[in-house]
Amino acid sequence: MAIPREEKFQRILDAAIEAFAEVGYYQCQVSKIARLAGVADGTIYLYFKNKEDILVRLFQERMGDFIHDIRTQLKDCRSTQERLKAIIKTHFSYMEKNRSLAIVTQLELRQSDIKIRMAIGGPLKEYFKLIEEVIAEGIELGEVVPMDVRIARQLVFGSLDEATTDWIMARTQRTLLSEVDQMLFLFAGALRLQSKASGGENTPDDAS
Amino acid sequence: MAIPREEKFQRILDAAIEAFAEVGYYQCQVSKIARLAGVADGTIYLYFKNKEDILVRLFQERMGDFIHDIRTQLKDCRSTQERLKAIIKTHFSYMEKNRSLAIVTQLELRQSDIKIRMAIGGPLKEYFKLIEEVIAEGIELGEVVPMDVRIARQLVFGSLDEATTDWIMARTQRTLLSEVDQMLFLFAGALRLQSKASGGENTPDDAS
Amino acid sequence: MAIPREEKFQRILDAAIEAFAEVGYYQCQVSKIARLAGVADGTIYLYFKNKEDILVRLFQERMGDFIHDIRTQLKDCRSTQERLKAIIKTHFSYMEKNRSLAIVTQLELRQSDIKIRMAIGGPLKEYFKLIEEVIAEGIELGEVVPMDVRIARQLVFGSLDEATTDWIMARTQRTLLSEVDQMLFLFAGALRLQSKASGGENTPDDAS
Amino acid sequence: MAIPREEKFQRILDAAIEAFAEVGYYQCQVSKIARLAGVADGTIYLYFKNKEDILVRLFQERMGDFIHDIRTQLKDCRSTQERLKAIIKTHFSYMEKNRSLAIVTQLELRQSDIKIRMAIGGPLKEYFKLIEEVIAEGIELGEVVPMDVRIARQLVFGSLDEATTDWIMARTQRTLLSEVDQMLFLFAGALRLQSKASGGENTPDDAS
DNA sequence: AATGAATGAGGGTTCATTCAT
DNA sequence: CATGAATGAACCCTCATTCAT
Repeated sequence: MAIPREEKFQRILDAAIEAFAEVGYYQCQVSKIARLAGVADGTIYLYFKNKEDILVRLFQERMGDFIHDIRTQLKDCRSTQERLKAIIKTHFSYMEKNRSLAIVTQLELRQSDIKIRMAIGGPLKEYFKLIEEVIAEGIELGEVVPMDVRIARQLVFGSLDEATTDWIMARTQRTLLSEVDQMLFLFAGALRLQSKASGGENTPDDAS
Repeated sequence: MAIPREEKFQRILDAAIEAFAEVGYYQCQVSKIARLAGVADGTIYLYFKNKEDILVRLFQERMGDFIHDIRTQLKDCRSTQERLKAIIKTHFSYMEKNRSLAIVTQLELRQSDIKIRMAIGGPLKEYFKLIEEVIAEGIELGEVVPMDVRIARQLVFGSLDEATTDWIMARTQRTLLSEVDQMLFLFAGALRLQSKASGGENTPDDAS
Repeated sequence: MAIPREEKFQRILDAAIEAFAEVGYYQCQVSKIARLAGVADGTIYLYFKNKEDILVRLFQERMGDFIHDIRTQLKDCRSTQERLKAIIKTHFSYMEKNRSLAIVTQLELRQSDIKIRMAIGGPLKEYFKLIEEVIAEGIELGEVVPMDVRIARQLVFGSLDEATTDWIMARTQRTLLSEVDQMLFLFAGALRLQSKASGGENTPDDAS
Repeated sequence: MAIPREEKFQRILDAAIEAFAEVGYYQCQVSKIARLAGVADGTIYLYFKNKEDILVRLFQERMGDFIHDIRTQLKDCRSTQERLKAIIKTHFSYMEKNRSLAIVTQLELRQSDIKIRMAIGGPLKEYFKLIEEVIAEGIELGEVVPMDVRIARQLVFGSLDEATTDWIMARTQRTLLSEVDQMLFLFAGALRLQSKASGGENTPDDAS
């Protein structure tokens, strides 16, 4: 019985993630992806237009999942604090579960190559919009002090992103998830978060 | 009169920054750098061991300047708030004055290529240390709530870095420097900054 | 029907022999070999590690054949005189049949490049050993006056080699094989060869 | 006081011999010769037309000396045996005294590069002619059995040449000169040398 | 005459992509 | 669909030669 088309497509994507994570997009040879995927070099081109297409589809597929995950988590949240925590937790747990993908994200997200950025830009902007919506909603609800949502989003995303990069570079056993509460504490302070329920001050220890 | 050796070295570095910024390190041809620098291809190799050496020396030279600039600015600061503001201002103004270098930084800083990271890592770690020192000193002075300085540094650096990336990507006329006060306001909140002098609450508008 | 892998390997080797013979190893471009072999430049590298590997394998393959040929001829010889004649004949006829290879041999055999000499040295030493064995056996059999076999080998190999070089340089129609008997006459004299059967004196004309 | 022009010319030639001997003509960089000669790269071109010219002039100068040396030695010889011995001794002692030049000779003498061969060919042919003259004279004098002088010369030169190559490759302390008598013994046998004075048989031990 | 920084053509090698099987 | 041998354009780097000083 032949492997279904979809499965082989995913196998190649997974192989590409591993390969890109290890040596970066430009340094990675198509034949390496083929080897990791257990297919012939030529087979790659039955599923992808060219090397760049692999990277593009990779982001579309996997970032799409990620955004979808977060949106799902956000549905059950009742306050900005809960929503921020959901974002941090999902971001960190996703990166932790997909370390190689995380590496590729941190790496290639920055590519200045126009064509590549265009392709990656979509899902990322979607994520930015999501974060900004949460902040804007917080302001509307009076839970967040009025401020420039773009700059606030830069702080939120930049911090999560940098924490992830740090974690990748460190190569230690330290988990990202262990930092959720501390990151939330910082965000809460930055946004002057007022929990409607408690109204109390946030401290590093009661942030959960 | 011949161009002094040092000047030609700098000319090549500047050309490399432009070239790397435009297409990225791996996509950039040595001949492109030579053309931009107004020298022959072979001349490059009188000043640099190889292509990689250009990137490495570039970071060593220019990041060194950057760190030195910040340290100089910090000397005149009398509070953590002033120190944070100095970091933000210097970071933003340096990136704004060296847009191409900023692009290269955002781009290649993430490279997973071991050799490249080793070379870049030094100056960057120096910067991280500097930020962490400011935060730690703030805690000692009682101006910052006790917290994990590493995570706080991730927030500070990550936010500055993301703001810079955003600015690069936007390609608008908007200046980075116009965001200094708003970024400082966010940092002040995240760190629960207590200005010894006023002791009052920080607001988006009085952050200057 | 595709050309078998082995055949293409040999086609490239043959092309390399022609190319090296014409301009020498260092002056020869890989693309020239490719053109002569009727393959693309890159194809060379599917069969050989690099340019040097072509030269090395060339000697291993073809010198191996040569040594094997001589050993085969020696089996049917019943006297030192016959053995010497077999060596001269096989040496000359092989070089004559493989003029280009002969040129490469005369040329690159002398290379001082360590790596190349290491590769070529093997088969050549094998040939030296073979000649010395024949002389040593002749001494044991009482057919050759006791002497330093190394120096005698230098005379035998040196003379054959020089005759070959002469023939290559001359570019005339004169054949090498026509000199077999005269060369044998000289060797016989140098070694004071005693033909057990006749015991008579050798002359230039009865050397056959 | 400036170094006289002629001396600097010789310094460069000597440096070239060392350099060519070490890595071969094509592998040798002009800058290496300049360094060894203690002059600037550009200075080379004040004395030589180009790199090839260095090699050509080198052979013309030094081989000329060599031939001249041998001709001088031959003047005092009274028999073919003495003349052969003079050739062997002078050849070996010259190579031993000029090991690097010997290496270059063994190496580049074989170059098939037309232009180079043309230049080197002259002095070498002169040497061949000299050897052939000695043999022809020996035949005329009745000291050498009538034979093809070209082939006899191939044996003489080939043996000397191979002995030299062997010595170069061996890199041992063994001297070439220690082999003079044994080589003469072999030549005497090959040529059926009849010493008019003694008329006796030559043996390995009385060859002096 | 001497220098040595600068030049730029040239070549070995890689690797994304194709296509005959 | 799948293969993987073959392709050949592209690129980093070397080094013989030049020339302004």
